[in-house]
Amino acid sequence: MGKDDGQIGVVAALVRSTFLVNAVYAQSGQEHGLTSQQGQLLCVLMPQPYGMSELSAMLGLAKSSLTGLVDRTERNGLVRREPDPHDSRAVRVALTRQGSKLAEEFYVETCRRIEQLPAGLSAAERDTLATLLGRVVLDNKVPVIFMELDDGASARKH
Amino acid sequence: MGKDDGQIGVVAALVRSTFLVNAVYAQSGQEHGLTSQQGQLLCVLMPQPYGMSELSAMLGLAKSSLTGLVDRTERNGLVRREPDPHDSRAVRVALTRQGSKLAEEFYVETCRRIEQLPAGLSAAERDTLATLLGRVVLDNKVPVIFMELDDGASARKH
DNA sequence: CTAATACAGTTCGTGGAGCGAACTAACCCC
DNA sequence: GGGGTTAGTTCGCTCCACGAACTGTATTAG
Repeated sequence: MGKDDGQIGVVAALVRSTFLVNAVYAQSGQEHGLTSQQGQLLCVLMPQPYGMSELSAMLGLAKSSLTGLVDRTERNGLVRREPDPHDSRAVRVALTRQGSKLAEEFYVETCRRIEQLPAGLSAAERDTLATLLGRVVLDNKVPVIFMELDDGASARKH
Repeated sequence: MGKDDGQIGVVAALVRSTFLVNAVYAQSGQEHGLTSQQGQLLCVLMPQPYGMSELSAMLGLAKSSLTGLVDRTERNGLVRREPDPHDSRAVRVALTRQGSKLAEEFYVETCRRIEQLPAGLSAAERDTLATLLGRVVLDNKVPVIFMELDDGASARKH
């Protein structure tokens, strides 16, 4: 494992950057009155509504966990359960007007802060970082979740 | 933000790698019968015992949160509260024999898995990644916590 | 040397989060 | 139309995190 110069190891770098991003997420959420889970839920819903099962797969949660999360978020007026027109068992969780607004703000602000993290790197270095880290996440097929909003996300369908 | 080619953005890369590492942490912990918080506590204690206040600063938790975490971990037989010889208000939280063993196993296994994540990169690329990410965490002075075991620790063997 | 203050930890009450097991209701389809 | 699947919820539990209030020791001021 290459790190004989004073440099930090890749494991430590990953672990600590994780810490960093977690903290940003939590704090940004907090400032918007959101837990990071609720913030995540809002972000996932930004492009379109989803069913509970879809959400639970996307977020990596048990369905019973999701019920609670949606309950709490709904209680805060940020999402709404709508009946699915094609399946009366199912439910579509959608952002309310307020939720939509808050999601946008939270998303923008959180991105801004995360983008700030590598501010000490040159544009080229940030690009390299994005490429390498991007390959890591692709190689490990991250559940495809989370802030998928980079764009290509919309094409995802059940 | 440079991402006009098909490449993922640096924000998305960071966010998703965070997801990845979180998952590794949680799963590795789970397989050792640990929550990630308890796993983290054990790791922090590997080099030496600490007082509650020190721990709460290192882990970024309120003191009252730490009491509970240590309680639960102690109940599992992994740590022990010892009186501080120099301050009878204070307490030193130390690993038990069992906790020490488990911490080592958890630590090694978790590192192994995290090290696995960038397996698709060449050695040189991993090194670059470590350098760039290392600068990011240094620039943002990560609370200096977490798996602190890397500092001198690369070749560390207690 | 006492009195005020600061500090170390705990307790208590609250709420979010996550899980599995058991359940209801709708769907599918043969 | 009956059996198996699927969508979601409910229930009971544990963990986690917080702030406020508290106990008791240390420290420092006067």
